[in-house]
Amino acid sequence: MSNSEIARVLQETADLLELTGGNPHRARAFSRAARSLGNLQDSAVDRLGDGTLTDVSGIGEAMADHVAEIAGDGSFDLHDELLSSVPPGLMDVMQVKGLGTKRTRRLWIELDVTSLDDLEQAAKNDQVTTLDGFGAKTQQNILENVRQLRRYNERWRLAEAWAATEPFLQDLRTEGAVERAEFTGALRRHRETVEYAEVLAATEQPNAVQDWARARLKDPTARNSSSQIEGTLEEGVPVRLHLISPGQFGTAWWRTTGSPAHCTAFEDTCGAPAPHAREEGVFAEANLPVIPPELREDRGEFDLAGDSPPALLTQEDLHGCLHNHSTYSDGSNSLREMAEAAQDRGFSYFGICDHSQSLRIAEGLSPEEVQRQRAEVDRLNEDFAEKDPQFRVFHGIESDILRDGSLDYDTDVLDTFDFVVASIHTGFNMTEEEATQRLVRAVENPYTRILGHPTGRLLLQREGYPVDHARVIDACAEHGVALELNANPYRLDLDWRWIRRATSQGALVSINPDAHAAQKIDYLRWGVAVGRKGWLTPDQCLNAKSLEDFTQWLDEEGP
DNA sequence: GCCGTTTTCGGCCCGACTGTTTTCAGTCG
Repeated sequence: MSNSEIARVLQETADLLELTGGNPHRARAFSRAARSLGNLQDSAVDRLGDGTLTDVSGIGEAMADHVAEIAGDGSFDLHDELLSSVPPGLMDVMQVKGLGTKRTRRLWIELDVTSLDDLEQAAKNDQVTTLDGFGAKTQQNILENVRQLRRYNERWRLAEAWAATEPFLQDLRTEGAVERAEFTGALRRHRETVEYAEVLAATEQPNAVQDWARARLKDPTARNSSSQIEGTLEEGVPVRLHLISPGQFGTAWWRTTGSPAHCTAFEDTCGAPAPHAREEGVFAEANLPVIPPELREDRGEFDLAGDSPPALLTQEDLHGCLHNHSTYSDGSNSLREMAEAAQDRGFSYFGICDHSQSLRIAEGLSPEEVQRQRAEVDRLNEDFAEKDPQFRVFHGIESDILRDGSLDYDTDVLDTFDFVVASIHTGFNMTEEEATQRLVRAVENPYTRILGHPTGRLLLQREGYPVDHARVIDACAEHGVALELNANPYRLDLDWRWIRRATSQGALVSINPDAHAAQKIDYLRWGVAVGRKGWLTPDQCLNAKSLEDFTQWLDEEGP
């Protein structure tokens, strides 16, 4: 059982304790343990084995026992007891933005709200405002946020859908009746969120594959006679499996990959493609270069005509890994561990960008801590210079952009960093004009080198602040500031739809993992996936620069 | 339930923001 699965049970226990009126400090202990486990490098189960789990901060003897029990059978006594004492739908109610454990509990006890449907009905019937402390505005927000939650619940983040579907695809490939199987649909196009996963399999025996899928999926349903079967993976991700004879695989792969807009535009000019075994045949027949699947959105990919498509960025093109956190702020690995993890992955430079002083919750660095960290970066670089002169650590900071658009340190502190990533973390409730001005002012600051997660969105969790992307991008281009494409699968922000605007203006895009733990450096994969979707090429990507070129970029464009 | 200690209990991340109040509770990051 993975750390994150164990952490989920512990976090749910924390919520249940508060919902049922338990000791809030005890609840927080569960919450803290869950977070510790989520960020833990090595396997909690392994640590149970060698008795070192209690060395992890926030995990004592009792918590370690709970973890052992969860690792064994997926849950533990306290969790089961609490879960059976609340209505099953109540956990959904608590997912509504603005409803924490306290308000959810009152809605449950005082209005008998036990599901999203109940909540929506109570708000529509004007019952919510009858509770002390709940006004008209709160009731209105509840209605809107229930609708938003329902929309979110219908979709899956790219990385989650991919991870859930991959084992299914691997197993499918080992099936005797299957000649070939591939991802297709929105997943293959690297959409940031998808409604369902799609897989295409080539087979001469569709019925045998259907039987296999029926046994493998929850709630399987056949569609279009025997050419499609739908069902749900264990993780809850809906999957649609298309079956096609090997001779027609290529054309079917093209069509199921979509997007519908791409296929329609294709057929309007080139006609419907004949059956092909290989997808290349579809494009050859139309005298088109093979258009990479990520680009098939009818957003200019046909303008390529006879030209070969752009050589899109690959993970191998990345030489640097900028914007990472350490235990100096809210990361879970030391600066040295983080740098070494980057080195192990073959990067030639690493940027440490812990949080700045005003972000207290994330233990943002005081000017004194900045100085201390600078000294450690210098020591690390001396060490690396001996062992691996081709590797270097850069001292950066993720500086908060304050409400007025200024950065979070005086210039004498800002002067000591190798580079500054400027990001907004507070005060999201802005008009588009306010947000845009705040960002543009930060971009105009000569110390800013990268604009961090430009909209602050969390996919399927929170809309970002509204931003006039064009103005912000143009300001970045003008001031030599790179735009971050934050590779955290919950962010993928800059949105891919704006990447071509940025690159066409000459602004660089920096694909940053925003890693709060060593293994999360691997988030870069999703940043690359979405960067490709925005037509990003290596020369347009800041951290695809060599160590030498990156150093030069810092020197040339710096304050 | 964890942790640290002036060590076996007492306190527990902290400030901003929102919507409700009329001084604050709840939520969020």
